[in-house]
Amino acid sequence: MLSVSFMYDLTPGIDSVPFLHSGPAAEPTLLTDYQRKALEHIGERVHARAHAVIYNAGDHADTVFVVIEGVLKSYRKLPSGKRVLSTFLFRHDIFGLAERGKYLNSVQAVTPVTLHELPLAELIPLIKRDPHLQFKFLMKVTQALRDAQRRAILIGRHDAIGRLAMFLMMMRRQHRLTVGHDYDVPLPMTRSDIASFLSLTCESVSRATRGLQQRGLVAFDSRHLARILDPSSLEKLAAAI
Amino acid sequence: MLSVSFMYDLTPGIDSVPFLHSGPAAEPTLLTDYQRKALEHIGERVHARAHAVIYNAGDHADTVFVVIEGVLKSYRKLPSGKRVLSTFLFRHDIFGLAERGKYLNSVQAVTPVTLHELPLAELIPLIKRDPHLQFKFLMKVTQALRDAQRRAILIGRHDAIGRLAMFLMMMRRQHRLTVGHDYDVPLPMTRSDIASFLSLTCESVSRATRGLQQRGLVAFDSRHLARILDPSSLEKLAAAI
DNA sequence: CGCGGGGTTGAGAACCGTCAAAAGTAGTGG
DNA sequence: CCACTACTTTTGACGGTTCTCAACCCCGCG
Repeated sequence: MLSVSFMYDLTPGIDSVPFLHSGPAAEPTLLTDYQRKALEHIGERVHARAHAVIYNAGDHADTVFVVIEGVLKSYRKLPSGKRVLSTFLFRHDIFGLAERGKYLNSVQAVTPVTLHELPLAELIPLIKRDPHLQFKFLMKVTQALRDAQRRAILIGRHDAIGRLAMFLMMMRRQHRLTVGHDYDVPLPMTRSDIASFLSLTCESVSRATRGLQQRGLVAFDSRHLARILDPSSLEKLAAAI
Repeated sequence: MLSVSFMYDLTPGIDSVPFLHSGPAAEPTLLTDYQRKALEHIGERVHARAHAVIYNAGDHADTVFVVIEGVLKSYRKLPSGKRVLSTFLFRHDIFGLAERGKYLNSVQAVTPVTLHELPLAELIPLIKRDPHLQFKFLMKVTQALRDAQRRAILIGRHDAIGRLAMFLMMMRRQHRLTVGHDYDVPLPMTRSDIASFLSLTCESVSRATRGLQQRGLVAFDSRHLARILDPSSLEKLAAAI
C-alpha cells in the first residue's frame, strides 16, 4: 500500500529489522503534537485535482509528501510503454521514493487530494535533530516494506480471481482503518488501475469481477463501490494460494 | 534483495520518501568507525552452517541481524504449504523484519554465514540516541523498499525467460558490488530457490535456463556459476517488459 | 444529444503449470 | 577411494488460464 524512498544510496541493505517496543496490541504510533507542529512548520499544504500529476519518475526529488486527504497512485513506465502500478496511496501515507536524487515512480492523484509538502532540505536536518520523529519515519518505511512484500506475494499468484480477492481484502482493511468497518468498500481507482496493480489485463480483471459476483461473494453496486457479501469465503479465496 | 521490518505498526504509511543530500555520485553511505564500534559493542558475532535456520516466521522477534559474510534466503510459507522467497540476503544486508513482535519471514542460510546479532532491546535505545546512526538504518530500509518494488515488477512479467534474465542481471549487479565486475556470476542458491523467488516452478526455471543457453546469452558452467556471454542482449531481454 | 474513454464480452493462441519419469548431483558410509 | 542413496534437476506430453486481438457497450462530459 505504501512505498517509501530516499535519495541516499546506502550499500546493499536491510532485510527485515524488527523494532521492538510496542505492547501486544501494537497501537499505531502516531505523531505527538509536538512532532506534528514541527512538521507543519517546515511544510506547506497543497491541493490537487483528480488526475493531477504530482511528479514524474526522473524528476529532481527535493520533496516528501504526506497524504492529508484523498487517494493517489504511484506507478512506473516500463521501457515497453506498459505502466505498472506499485501502490495506491491513502491518508497518512508518505511518498516521494527516490534514488540518486530522482524520483523512482510517477505519482498521480486518483481523487482530489490534499497533501503536505516537506522539503527535504528542511526535513532531513529536522529528523537528524529529532531521533524520535525520525523513528516514526523509520516505522513508516518499514510498514511500506511489509506492504511491498505482501504485494509481491499477491502478484506471485497465478489466478486472476484470487488476486482480485486479495486486492478487495486489502482495500477493505484500508477502508476500515480510515473510516469504519462497513462491508461497502469504495474503489476510487479505475479498472485499468486495478489491473496494473495486480499485473493483469483489464479484461482479466473484468472477468474476475464477474466471477466474484456469480459466486455471490461480492456485489459491485457501481464501478467504484464493492459490497462484500461473504467476507469469510472471500477471505478463504484470498488466502488459498 | 533486502527486506526490512520493524515490530512497530505505524498507521498506514509511507510511499516513497526521497532523502536528499548525497552528491551526484551517490557514494554508498557506510558507517563511520564510531558507529561501527557502537554497533559491535551491543552486538555479537555468530556463525551458522549452510541450511541452518536463523529464525522461523512467527518466532518472537527480539534481534536484528547484519550479514557479515555469506548468503541467506528469506521466505514465507503460504497457507497452502507453498514456499515463496521474498529475498536473498548478501553481505551488509540487514534482516529481521517483524510485525507485532513476531518475525514475518523465515530466514535460512544458503551458504555458511557469519552474522552480527543486534538485540533490539539495545539497538533501539542506541539509534534513538544517535540520529545519524538511525539515518543509516533508514537508508537501508529505503533501499530494501526499492528492491522490493523492483522484485514486484519482476514478478509482474509473464514470461519465464524474461524473469530469469532480470534475475541474472540482479545477481550480476550484486556480485559486482561486493566482488568485482566479472561476467562470472555465482548462484549459490538452488534452482528451486530461484523458482520460488521468481514465482515460477522448478521446471519453468529449468526450461528458461536452457532457453538462455540456446540463444547464446548465458553459459551455465555449473549449476552454481553463470557466465554471461552477451550482456547487452541479456539486458535488452530483461528490460523488454 | 453526441462524443470519447473506460469497461465488457467473445474467440483463438501462447505460455506456464501439472504430472510423471529419467538423469544428474551431493553427501554418506563402507 | 568408491559405491550407494536420496535429493535436486531436467525433460516430455498434456491441460488450463491468461493474454491478445477485436468488437461492442456503457457511462460521464461537454
